[in-house]
Amino acid sequence: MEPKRTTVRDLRRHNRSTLLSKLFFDGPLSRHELSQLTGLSAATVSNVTAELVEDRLIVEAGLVESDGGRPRVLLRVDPKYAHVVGIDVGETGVKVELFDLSMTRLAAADLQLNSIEPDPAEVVARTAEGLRQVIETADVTESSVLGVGIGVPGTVEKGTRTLVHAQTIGWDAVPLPSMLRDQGIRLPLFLDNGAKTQGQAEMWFGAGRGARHAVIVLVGSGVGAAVITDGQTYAGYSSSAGEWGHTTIVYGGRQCRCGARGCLEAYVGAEGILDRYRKARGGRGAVDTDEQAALAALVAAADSSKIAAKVLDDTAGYVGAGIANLVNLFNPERIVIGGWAALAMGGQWLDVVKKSTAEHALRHAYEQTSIELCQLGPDAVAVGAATLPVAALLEAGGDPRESSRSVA
Amino acid sequence: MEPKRTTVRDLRRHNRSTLLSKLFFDGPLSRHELSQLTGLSAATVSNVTAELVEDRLIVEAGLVESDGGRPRVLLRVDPKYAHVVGIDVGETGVKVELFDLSMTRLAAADLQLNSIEPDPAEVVARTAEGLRQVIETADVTESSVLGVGIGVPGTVEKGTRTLVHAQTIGWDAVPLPSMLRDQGIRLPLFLDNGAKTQGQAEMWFGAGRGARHAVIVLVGSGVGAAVITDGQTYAGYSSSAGEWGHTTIVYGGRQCRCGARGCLEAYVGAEGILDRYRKARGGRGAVDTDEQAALAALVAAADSSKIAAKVLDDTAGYVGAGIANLVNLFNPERIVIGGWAALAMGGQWLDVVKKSTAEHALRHAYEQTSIELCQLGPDAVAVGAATLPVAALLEAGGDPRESSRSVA
DNA sequence: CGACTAAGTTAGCGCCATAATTTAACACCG
DNA sequence: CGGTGTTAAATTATGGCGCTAACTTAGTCG
Repeated sequence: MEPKRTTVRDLRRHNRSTLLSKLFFDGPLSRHELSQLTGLSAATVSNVTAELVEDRLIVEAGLVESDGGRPRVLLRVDPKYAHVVGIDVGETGVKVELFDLSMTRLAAADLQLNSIEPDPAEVVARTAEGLRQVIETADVTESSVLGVGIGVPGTVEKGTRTLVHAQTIGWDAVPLPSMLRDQGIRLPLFLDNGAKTQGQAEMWFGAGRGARHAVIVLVGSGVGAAVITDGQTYAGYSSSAGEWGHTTIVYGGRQCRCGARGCLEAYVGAEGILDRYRKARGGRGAVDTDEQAALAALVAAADSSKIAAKVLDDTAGYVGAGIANLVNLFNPERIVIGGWAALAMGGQWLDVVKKSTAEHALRHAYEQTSIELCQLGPDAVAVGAATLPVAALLEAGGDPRESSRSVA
Repeated sequence: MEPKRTTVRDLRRHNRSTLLSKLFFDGPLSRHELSQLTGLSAATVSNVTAELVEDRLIVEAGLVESDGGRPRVLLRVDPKYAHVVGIDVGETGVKVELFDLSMTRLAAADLQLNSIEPDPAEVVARTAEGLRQVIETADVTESSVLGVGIGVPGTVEKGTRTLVHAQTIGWDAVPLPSMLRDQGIRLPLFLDNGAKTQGQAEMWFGAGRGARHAVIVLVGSGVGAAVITDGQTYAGYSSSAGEWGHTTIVYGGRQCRCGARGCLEAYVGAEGILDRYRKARGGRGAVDTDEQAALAALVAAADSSKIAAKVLDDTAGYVGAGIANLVNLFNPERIVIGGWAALAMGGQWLDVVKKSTAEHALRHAYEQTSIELCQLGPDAVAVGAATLPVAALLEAGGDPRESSRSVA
């Protein structure tokens, strides 16, 4: 019940954070522009930017000529100030990428997992291995790495020990961070759900830019969503909000792998789509081993096969109804659709989804919402994970590691 | 894109707000307790409270003897500092209530609406009438009324003109506040959706106390919800978030009055329940005119009639699945169930709802959530509406009307 | 080459929170 | 019955921060 801090010179930190964030997102800016954009006085901007320059967080980036008057000096975040690592822990492999502060990728490593149901110990070993690889490849010192963001399948519970729960792959309370510590990793770690990191990436660099209320939905093998409320990824009470895939869309309907009936994922997850296709063709044939190839075949067949076309149309109908639920509950200004299955089904499929959404959502809320495809590729989870330490930097208005501050 | 203010001496206001809120919610407190609870220094507490006392917002409320030491002086918000009015605009009538700052009801007025589909002009006339009545009955001056909160059916769009949209009763962009101004009402007006004001009331004084992430669901003639995220009622991009009643629960299912198919409301709204009961009995009988009486009869029949019992059980199943969707998406720490229909179906019906929720929600999120019945009666909408001006007072740390401040 | 214009910096001021100190009230103990 | 210890409130001293306003710098145009 003590919601707010004691607010003393945290005010200064807040202003540092505001300016730093503005520079990070809106490219090089002059002090004058910063003053106008943030509402801070010119004096304060000068004062704070001087401090940021001294801390090497930002650097001057050239002049802009003016039509009379002193030319403005542009400032920007120094890409070389630090590096960040983003890791995508998937069900089949671990992807590790290293970026500078302008989010330019300097190195990447892709490590396969042997087991089908990923074993935590194996994941940890591969992660540590990949981490060492990218640091070596990019030839950076470990101390220059601000932090390591990790997107994991399942929900992340933050407490005294950070635990990962992933009901569908059999992870129950896996203490991933402390396991990585045991492997000799000393860098600051930032964990979050993979769908949420991907959503974060779309919000910062993709189709979500500029929106304050958005939902990024992901349709792939699993079905999930990242909800952004007021510019922040919404986590809920125990960080497991946004489990869109397991909301009930057909009461009493198909059995889902989570144990319930009628979940959205049971209909529009890749497995659900393929299974409905199989049943529509009379139930012959084995379960597909390569979902992506099988779905591509289904999409290709839709041109000639009425059955395949109907399966895709039904899928769009379900997805649209599911999105309508999000529209009614969250009233976002934007919905971004991602995930490999959604991308595979393509643009005109999206039109059917939109139509179904319009039919199922309340008119007022629907009219406020735009529905778009995601803009980022398969690296989005890793990129989004890498934004986690950057977000911490921006929020603190400087490197959280150093607390001693020298004033200009 | 300029999210934060210029933050100068707004810091002072913030501290005033913190202290005032603490005193409002947690009863009489000594300065020392305030210091501990808020984290502010004793000096600051003394300083700020002196100001608040001078502004007549708070008063001393007796001493508490101590076991050695100076006795602590208790402070509390002065209930007589100002009054607030809460208005519940329903589909059948307008309820107006006047409170002091301790939320003690001083006067109430209940005005019926003649038309079935409430005409905005009639609503405005009755509202103005009721407002004058309660001010006269309670014998308070108009200038002592801090503001008037109004809970309306439908969504409230805040812009240059505040507009009310209520698709189900045919209101489209009704400018209720300016219509009230035309009736000579000069008091500050605060509009919000009735479900949200009721939710606010439960959060402040009912089953939601202490929770930061909660959903208050309402099952009555209509079905709605108020979502509280991080202590704040979540509004979304255009204030129409939380439309739980029109989320799809049975894809392709029953026709709903909103035009879509398979909405939750079509199954568990009073009309939906009664219609399912009618169909289960063979479709005989006319549509009920008094829903509340008809539902009471259905509940009474459930003891002897298997058909009636099944209708109630099915209802609990649908509601449970709907709540599970909320649990999966919002991950709240508490769900509060209200609305006259839910109350009519009673406590053991709630157990069936919980069972269904457990079956449909993900285990981790479900375990973090408690499900409870609401604690407030039929006045909750009006009480919640009255909290709106109070919330404005608390947030501003003082009367927003007076800006000139004198320091002690 | 000097006046004009715009960007950025320096100086002065007020405000606010913290920490240390003082004042106040009461209980216990000898 | 007065001294001493304890606890709480009030007061004073100190330092930080951001705003306003004046000033300096650096170009361009006539």
